[in-house]
Amino acid sequence: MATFVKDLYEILFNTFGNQYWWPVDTHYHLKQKSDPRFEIIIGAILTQNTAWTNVEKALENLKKNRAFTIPALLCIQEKTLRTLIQPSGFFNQKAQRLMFIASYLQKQYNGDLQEFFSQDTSDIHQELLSLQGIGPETADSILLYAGNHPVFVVDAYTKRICRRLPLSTTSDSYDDIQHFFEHELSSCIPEKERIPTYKEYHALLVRLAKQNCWKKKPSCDDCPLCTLCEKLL
DNA sequence: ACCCAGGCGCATG
DNA sequence: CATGCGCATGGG
Repeated sequence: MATFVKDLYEILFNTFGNQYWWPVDTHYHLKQKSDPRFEIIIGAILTQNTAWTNVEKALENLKKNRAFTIPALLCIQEKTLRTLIQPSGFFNQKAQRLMFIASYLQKQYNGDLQEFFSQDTSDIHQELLSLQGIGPETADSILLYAGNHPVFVVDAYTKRICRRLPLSTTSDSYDDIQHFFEHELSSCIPEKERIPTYKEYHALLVRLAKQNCWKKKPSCDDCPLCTLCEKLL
């Protein structure tokens, strides 16, 4: 069992390759003198139960209107923000929540994300959870992809996949699944690889969930992943 | 016309 | 604790 989680990662990576999640336009942020980490925070909120293609449209609108910074969100009209992020759905609550998070970070950290993310991982986690509109997955996504903290992100896909894989030791709860992956991986990957592996692993699980042979049938005959699972069942 | 997406908060039993 | 519902858009 200990190596299965690692084997699965290898198979997924060899099958699907790098997923390039959350690519941020560094050039844009340099030019705008803005913090790419804030763009990831915005993206994490906007993508809640929403297709990423829709989020991209919203992000493009924000980019064109230079609304990727905390100061920009502090002075924007809520009505304007709603219009900009409209393609990502749930725009009323999302607009409100984005503005609140911007004002929170401004008040508590003077808008300094470096300072915010330099705190202890579990402290940041609790702090994020206390904000309206940020639940366990969004909090961990922000921690991992924006703050480079070592937390394994669990989403609906991850749970669904866990139910189908021979991972009977885990319950269905977020914390148990997260702990399972973190614990299994800790024994077989070097410390330095943890964060990049967590980032890629989560993206690969999402990629897997979209694979047809996983959606339709219990398993197919020819893909390497199903072959691995058959062997273990 | 339906179903779903890189969830969350709140109201019930 | 756990289930159900509203939130809203765009693509299959």
